Amino acid sequence: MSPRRAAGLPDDAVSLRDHLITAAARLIAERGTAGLTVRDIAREAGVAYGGLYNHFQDKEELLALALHAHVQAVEQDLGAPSTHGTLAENLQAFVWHALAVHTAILPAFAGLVGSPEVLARFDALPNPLADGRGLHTALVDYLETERERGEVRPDADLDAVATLVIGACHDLVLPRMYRGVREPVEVSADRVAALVATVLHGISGPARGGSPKRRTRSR
Amino acid sequence: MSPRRAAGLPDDAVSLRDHLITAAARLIAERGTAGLTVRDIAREAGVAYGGLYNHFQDKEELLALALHAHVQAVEQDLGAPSTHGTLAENLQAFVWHALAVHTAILPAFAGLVGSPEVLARFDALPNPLADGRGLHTALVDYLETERERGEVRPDADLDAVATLVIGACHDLVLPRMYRGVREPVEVSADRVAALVATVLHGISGPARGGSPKRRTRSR
DNA sequence: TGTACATCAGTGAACGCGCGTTCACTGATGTAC
DNA sequence: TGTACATCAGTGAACGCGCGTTCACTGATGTAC
Repeated sequence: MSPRRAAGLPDDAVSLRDHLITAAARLIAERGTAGLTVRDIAREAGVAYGGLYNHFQDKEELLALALHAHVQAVEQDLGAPSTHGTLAENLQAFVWHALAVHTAILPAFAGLVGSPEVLARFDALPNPLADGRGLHTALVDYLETERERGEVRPDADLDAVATLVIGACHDLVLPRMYRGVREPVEVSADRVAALVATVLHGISGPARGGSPKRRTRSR
Repeated sequence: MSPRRAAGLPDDAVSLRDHLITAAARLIAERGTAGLTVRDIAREAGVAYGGLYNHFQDKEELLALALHAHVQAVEQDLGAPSTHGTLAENLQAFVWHALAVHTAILPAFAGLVGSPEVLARFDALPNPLADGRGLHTALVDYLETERERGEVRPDADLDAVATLVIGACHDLVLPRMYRGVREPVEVSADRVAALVATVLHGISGPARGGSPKRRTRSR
């Protein structure tokens, strides 16, 4: 059935196709997608680059699959954030989780802004995060359970909370990306706690509930 | 003094250098930085591409300056968000402002992930947003004035608020970028209001201030 | 079991292309007389 | 004022390079006898 085996293919590898996807995902994890070439991927896999086209229509198909594999690998390494503590503890755990996910994933996506074809193919694959739900929906679902327990106010807008919390993670990760820094994000536990506390308790005050008066135009 | 004038240089243009920066910034506004070539820029400026190197050390210097000009132009077009309404109104105005800024700016930065040299040169220039402060500091400064007025609780973490609010704007804009969509973000006024209301009043409840009990491990 | 052959995934030199950059040349302007 | 010349930014053909992709060739494996 198989007339020849790739020289660099490990004995435990099932197929060259999967081996190439794994190798590409590993490179994406290390360097992102920007400047990634088919020769780089083949070298990482220990395999000739021409054979790539026996298994993928083009580079873009391989990249989309490798991106998917990378995101899956990131989540597998991290595990799901805990939901067994208090609401505040669980939200903090979610923030740490989302920070790690975005740190690992953003450089991969950002490098593909000029290749909408890859992103479109990735979009056609199932969402690899949180059992296909994605982080946003996963957080909304969790908050729903907390609302049923009475820990969250009935009139709270859970979608807004998810946007704020996940967005904050983006905001903490993005500036590093702008500067090309690849070290892990350094965020203090105090800062994470402050984010969660702000979402939980708000900042309005001290005249809680009083109708704020529109001030006259200054300057 | 000037031995020859570029054929396509408009009569009102001060220098070819500025003309090239403006043309590049215009292209960045239209298509982002991904796939932008020196020939594209010269064509947009109506000028030969070789002369570019009489005015810039290399493509990267021109891109960094054009990126800066683009960000400045975006802010100039938008104007500063109003601070003359209520706290909630002003925060909503800020969200609209940040959404517009990020929509216009993110594709430009994302396309440069593979060119840290350009980002480093951009970083060396003064921050073009909010009089050199950047959006984050501008929001913190504004919240400081509201805290002095008593509209914001004394113990509020203003840095956390800014991270949440600006982050939410990132979160609303980023997914479009992932998919290569270039149309303006469509966010409803209700959604913006919900974001601001969440930050202002929090979601914890209804047992306000009660110590939440750690629940026993489920599942 | 041993041998000759057919198969087809693997291989990498080679191709075509577009990029950033160079550089010999052009020609409008300022200057000398 | 008119003319010859020097200057140097502007011009774009050409260069070198690296990319994605192709394709004639290789060679390990399965099969026929």
